[in-house]
Amino acid sequence: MTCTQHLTDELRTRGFRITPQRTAILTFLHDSPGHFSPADIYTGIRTQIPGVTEATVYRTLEFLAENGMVLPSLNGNGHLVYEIAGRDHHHLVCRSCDASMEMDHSLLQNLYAQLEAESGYQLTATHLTFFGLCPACQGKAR
Amino acid sequence: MTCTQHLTDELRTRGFRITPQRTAILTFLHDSPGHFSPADIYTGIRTQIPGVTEATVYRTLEFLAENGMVLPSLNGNGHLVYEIAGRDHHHLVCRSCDASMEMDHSLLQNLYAQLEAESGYQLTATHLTFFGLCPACQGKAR
DNA sequence: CTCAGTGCAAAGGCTTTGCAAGAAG
DNA sequence: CTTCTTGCAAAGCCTTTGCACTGAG
Repeated sequence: MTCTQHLTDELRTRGFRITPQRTAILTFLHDSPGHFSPADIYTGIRTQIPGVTEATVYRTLEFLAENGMVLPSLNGNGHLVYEIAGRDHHHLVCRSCDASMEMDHSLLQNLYAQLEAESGYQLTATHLTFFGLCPACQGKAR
Repeated sequence: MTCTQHLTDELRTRGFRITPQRTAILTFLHDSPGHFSPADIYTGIRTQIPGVTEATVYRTLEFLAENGMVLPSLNGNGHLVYEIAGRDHHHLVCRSCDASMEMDHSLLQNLYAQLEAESGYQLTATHLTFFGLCPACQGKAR
C-alpha cells in the first residue's frame, strides 16, 4: 500500500491525474503477485469501479506501462499480460497448462552480460519468458 | 531443395497429401532465412498460387508446425511468426525497430540445464526470444 | 473413386479509436 | 475553469470456422 501510494505520487509528480481507475488497476496488480490479461484486470476491478469499460483498462495499462509502473509481457498464446513493476525476475510458463513460476534475474545475469557483449544489443532485464512443460504435464504427456 | 524434398517425402510417408500450397509455403520458408507472419507468407506465395487464401495459409502453417516442419514463435507484438525448422537457435529482437538476430542454442545450454534442474520444468530448447534495444536504436533513444 | 485439403465467406475475439460527457487539479 | 480521462459505441485486425467443391493418391 505504501508502495501503491508511492506510485500514484510519482504519477502526480509527472503531471498526470490520479483517477479511481488508475488507482484500482495499480492496487489490483500490486496485491496480486501474478501476471494478468486485460480481461482479468477488467473483471478484477469492475466490482470496485462499476462503470469501468474494457477500453479504459487497455488505455490505462498502456499508460502505466509507458510510465514503468507495470510490465507487459506475452503469455503462451501471444496475448499481452501485465504485472506490477519493481521485481526483477523472469517467468517459466508451461506450454500445456499455462502454469507458471518465477525465477530470479540473478540466475541469468552472466548470460545477459555475455549476450550483450557479443550482440551489441542492450537487453531488457525483465519480462523474459521461458517455455516448457511443468512437472505435472510431463507426466500427462506420456 | 533437397531439404524441402525431404520434408515433403516425410509428409507423404506420414500419410498426408502434398499440395502446391504446402510445397509453396515450405519452399518459401526454406529459401528465406528469417521468420515471417502469416500475412508475409501469404504475400510471398500468392504469386505462385494465384487463388490461395489467408485461411489456407493459417491452416497450413498450423499443420506444418504440428508436424515439426516449421517453428512458431512470437514477435515483439505478440503475433505468431514462423520459420523453417531444423536450426537450433534463439532470437534477439529489438523492442524499438523489430530488427532481430539469431543466437546459437549452445550459449544457453548450461543455463537451460540449471533451470531444468532447479524448476523441474522440461524446457523447450528452441523459440526463446530475448528483447532489447539494438545498437542502432540505442543511439536514437538518447 | 475417396476423402483430405482448399476456397469462399462469414463469424469471432481481442484491441483500438473518435467523440462528447465527466472529473481531477 | 481547463484539459486530461473516461464511457460509449463502433470499427479494425488478425485468426478461426462451416460448408461444399476440388484435386492428390
